[in-house]
Amino acid sequence: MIQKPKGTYDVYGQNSKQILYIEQLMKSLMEKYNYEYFRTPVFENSDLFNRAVGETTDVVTKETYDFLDRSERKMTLRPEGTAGMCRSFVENKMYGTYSMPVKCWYYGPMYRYERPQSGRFREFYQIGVEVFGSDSPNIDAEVISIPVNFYKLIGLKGIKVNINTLGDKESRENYKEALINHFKPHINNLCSDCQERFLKNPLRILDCKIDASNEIMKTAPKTIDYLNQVSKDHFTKVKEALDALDIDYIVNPGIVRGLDYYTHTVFEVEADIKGFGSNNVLCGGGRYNGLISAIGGPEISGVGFALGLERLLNAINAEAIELPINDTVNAYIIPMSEEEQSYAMGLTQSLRLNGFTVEMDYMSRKLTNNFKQADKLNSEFIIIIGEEEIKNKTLTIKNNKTKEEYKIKETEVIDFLDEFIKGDE
RNA sequence: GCGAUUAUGGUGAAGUGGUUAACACGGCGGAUUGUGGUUCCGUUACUCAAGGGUUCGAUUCCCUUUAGUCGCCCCA
Repeated sequence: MIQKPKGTYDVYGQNSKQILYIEQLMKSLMEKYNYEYFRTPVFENSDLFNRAVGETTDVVTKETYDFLDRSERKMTLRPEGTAGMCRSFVENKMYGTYSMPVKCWYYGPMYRYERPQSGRFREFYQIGVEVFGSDSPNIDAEVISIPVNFYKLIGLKGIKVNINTLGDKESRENYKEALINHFKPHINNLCSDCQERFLKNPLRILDCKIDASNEIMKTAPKTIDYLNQVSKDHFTKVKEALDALDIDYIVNPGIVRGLDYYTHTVFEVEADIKGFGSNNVLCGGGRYNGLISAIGGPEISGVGFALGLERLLNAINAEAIELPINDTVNAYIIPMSEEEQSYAMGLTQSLRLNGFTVEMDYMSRKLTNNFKQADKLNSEFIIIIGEEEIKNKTLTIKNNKTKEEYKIKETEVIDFLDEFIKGDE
């Protein structure tokens, strides 16, 4: 028996219905925000991720799926969406052909070679948004508002928005240096993970859970003190814009994000749900003003976020939210015997093409079992086709809710169903 | 990359070093050859993740592999 690769999953059943609903909801929300759907390849040249995500990050150093194609080109399955979107923006010279800002969204699978656990897979889906070419703090706020409103539309209650700023490049470097100076004398008092972080990414020490209560943490320099005026102003305006949008948030200096490209605003949306697992960050993002130029484009800024589909589904299920999923079939058609199957198929097709959701019996079930089947499918109507019906060009149609049965002319069936089903809505 | 834990049919599961691997649900068939969702009956695992070892004998004990679940790290 060949099994699916570790950390992947098949979609079917209830899960599949939820996913289709979420996709459709995001699509319609993005239409309203006027974001354009982009699709970029699932694999890219490895160099793109090395440069965009950062050569020292865990994501690039130990989590990518790399391969050589048949011409020995180094390829990587994308571990995140932003790099590809930026590449596309630059390669297609959208800074010349589109008017700014360029607002776009994407949806698709991402790949990271990690140990699977709750809310984490090796192939996972992200929905994300990028906005290129605007430095406006209002755009930061708009980007933050998208997942917030999306979760609201879905009906999630326990969500929490954390924001922070890393400042521009200059502020970020100054701060990093201050942190290093602060922790250096105490490095041996920190947990082993933090000692590792000290070398690789000192900013991450701030969100350590083990050392959280350590005095050294409490006295650590705050980003806010190392911001230059430009960075301060930007952050202030982002917060004002969030207030204007009526979005609740918490300024959390521990939010530093793991990918190298972030500058200024960074944010995470958490599932603040009882009994939810440890991978409770549903969405993360921020501004990345140096990224476009780093991959060979002009000095153009960007802001974006990505949300994890699997974690969203976890949250939906943890809160026991019933998505409005249509689980019914308009009509179930029962041919009494093999003789009537082809007639039934014709009728089934014609009803489907007229906009109804229709299923029929292909299994030559006994009538009894067919009625059971109709219930299982939540069929609103049952249409029985026998010798007599075909001879008289009439249909026996039963309303499965009221149990009333009608004999109607076959030419009238569409009007008949229309009346009932549209009246329902 | 590190650690914990699990692996029995379509599903949920019980069980034992040794003749037929419980039970429940579901599926299919019948009682009922054109009107059901109740009930009753029948049927549904030559096999206990895969491979190896110990043993007279293993689904049960040991090892390896694969996969699931959960945690660390990291991230969405």
